Amino acid sequence: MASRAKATILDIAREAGVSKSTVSLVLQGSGLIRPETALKVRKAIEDVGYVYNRGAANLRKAHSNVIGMVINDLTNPFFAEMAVGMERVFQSAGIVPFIANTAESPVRQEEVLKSLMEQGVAGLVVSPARGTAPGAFRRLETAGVPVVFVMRRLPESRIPVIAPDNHRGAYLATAHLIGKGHRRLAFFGGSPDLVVYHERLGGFREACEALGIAPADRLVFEGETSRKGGIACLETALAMAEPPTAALCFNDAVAFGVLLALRKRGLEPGVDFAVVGFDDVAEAEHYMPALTSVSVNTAGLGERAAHVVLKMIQSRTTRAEDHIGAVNLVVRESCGPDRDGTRRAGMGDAA
Amino acid sequence: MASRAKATILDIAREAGVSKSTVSLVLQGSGLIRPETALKVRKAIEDVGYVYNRGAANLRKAHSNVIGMVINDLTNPFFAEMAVGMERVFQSAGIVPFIANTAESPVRQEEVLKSLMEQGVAGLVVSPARGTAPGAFRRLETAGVPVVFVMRRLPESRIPVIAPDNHRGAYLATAHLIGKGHRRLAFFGGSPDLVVYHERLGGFREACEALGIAPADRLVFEGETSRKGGIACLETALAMAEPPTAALCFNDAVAFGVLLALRKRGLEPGVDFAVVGFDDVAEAEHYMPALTSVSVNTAGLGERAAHVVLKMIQSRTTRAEDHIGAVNLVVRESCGPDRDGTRRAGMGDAA
DNA sequence: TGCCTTAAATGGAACGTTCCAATAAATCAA
DNA sequence: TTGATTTATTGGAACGTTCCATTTAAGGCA
Repeated sequence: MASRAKATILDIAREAGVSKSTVSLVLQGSGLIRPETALKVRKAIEDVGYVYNRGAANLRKAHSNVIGMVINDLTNPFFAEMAVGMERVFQSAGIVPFIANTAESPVRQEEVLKSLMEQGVAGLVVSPARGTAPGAFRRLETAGVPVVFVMRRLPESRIPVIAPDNHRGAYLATAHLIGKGHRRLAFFGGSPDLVVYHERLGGFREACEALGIAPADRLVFEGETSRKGGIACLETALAMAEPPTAALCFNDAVAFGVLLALRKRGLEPGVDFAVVGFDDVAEAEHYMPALTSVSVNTAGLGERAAHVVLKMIQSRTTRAEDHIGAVNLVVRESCGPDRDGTRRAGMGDAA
Repeated sequence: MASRAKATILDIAREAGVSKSTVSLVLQGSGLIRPETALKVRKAIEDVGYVYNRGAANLRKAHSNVIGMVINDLTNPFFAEMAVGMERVFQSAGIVPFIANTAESPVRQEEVLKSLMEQGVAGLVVSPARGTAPGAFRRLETAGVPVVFVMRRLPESRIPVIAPDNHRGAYLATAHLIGKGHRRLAFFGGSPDLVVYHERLGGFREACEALGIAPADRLVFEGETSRKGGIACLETALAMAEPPTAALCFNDAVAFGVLLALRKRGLEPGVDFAVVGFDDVAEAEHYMPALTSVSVNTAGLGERAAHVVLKMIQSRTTRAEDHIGAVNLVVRESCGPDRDGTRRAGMGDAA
């Protein structure tokens, strides 16, 4: 069905009674063509149902204008928000980025990167999968493809990074908890294979140190960075002889899990146990109770990353400066209503 | 920095002391090559850091093995889940799909489709943007590119559709509400520019009809298909002289909004007002209260769609059968605990 | 009129692959 | 040995663009 053997630039040249070069010029919007000729050509394009073959074009000009966004987990609203931020700027630059999901698998990531390279991408914004090997991006580097990391970084790598100030965010959040009168604190979720983990945990520790929390009163529970992980962390924490009374969570997903688990145990979040999240995803504001969280300006960082890669492509360099985004703590309900050392007794501890 | 002027098949042919044809054969895993030769070639590839140019290859063989997934809203966890389902099957077919987001904008969608065509996609799975014009996919059709719609359909189109049985889902949910003793029902959220809306609303109406709810007692409130939309619907519904006591929501996002708004008003979801969602996103199970919702097997439909497009590509056809997926109601807490006509009075109507 | 300049359009080579037809080498049958 | 067959390898044309160097057409000026 439909016109077989897809039309080429030559077909439309014949149709319009001009040369293929003229058609090419029109396609590129060159001003050298007489307007009426251009019109004639455009009409022919329409009539024939011609579709431009970017592969053939790239063969000649090696200037692909395809940009890839490699995301570690599209299911996670946090990364989805970030992706949308990036898209916004690519769109206004007239570029359609291709998104690929690695589902947190380094193997899958390798496939994805390979495919993207074969496609001839002009640049890449990557949020690397957990457990990415140090050399995973060497291919890209030697090929001279601009790459920027966003949100996550690799242990040792020269690739520019756009990320929030995790250390400071964790510090702020921890200080808030301590200010609320908590003296035995936990850090919930995450694991050391993520650089971000060390940064956030570092901020937590430094705040404890600075504000007089004894090392024995800083509890860290590794776990999945998901709701499930949060539930698990809370369970094991509360099973301790002397459980913590508050937790800074690795991210909001963990925090939501904690909130859930508290409810399930008949405990009142914010009253019986304070929790603060990290990332401030859209849902945090609408949760019950609304989650106190460290806002990192997710979409903004995405936009920034997109801008950086665009600039790198334009100036044909593979280097750029890191960017550490400002963070701030947005206080909602999950750490209790007031800050007067005497924590309210829950109004009945039944559900 | 690094090896300039990227290597081609010829460079590696020279390096390995064979002809370009041999290299090409190796690249394609042809069995015609002596194993030792193949090895030599592969080593050269590694040494030189060669990257395959798929564009050049497609020029000759027109067999792109690129598949696109065009999603209307990646921020929506529902569509993200679906996308992940599709990815799973593409991955196991050795294909890296490119995902593109249209952000529910027909204009953006057009750009995306154009770009994908230029890239020479072999096939497309599309969840069309709301308000897509009837002719938006003509280009693809005349080009003979296999396309399948997933979740959403266009008013009149020959493109195969993979979607849940919306009508039946809505019927089931409505019947459940009526079984719980509700006699004045609302349908919350959505708008008529979506075919899905008509299907779900149709199921709602049919159930009301069949189970003896008078037309005057069926209230429909259009609104955004988001949390915000749900909040708005509830507000205007409760402002009525004789408000409904239960609502079927267009999707889970709307339902979450309703739950939220109820809480904010000091009403107990499930007790003072029953709500059932649609789609059964992962979060429904973990919400407070857990949301009763129509499960559509999101990821499964995604997988199905992926399979269909794969088969279409393989058999070079542009037609396939529609597939209507089974649905079922999963009952949780948001419609109250028991079904004995006498609805429990809330235990105190304060929050 | 003839010459110069500018504007518009064009032919051809090149890009990196695939695939066909052809060759070369090795094996086999007689 | 010769011819046929099989196994490995190879050169060349083609794919649909871009871009450079040219050509052609149209004015402008003396």
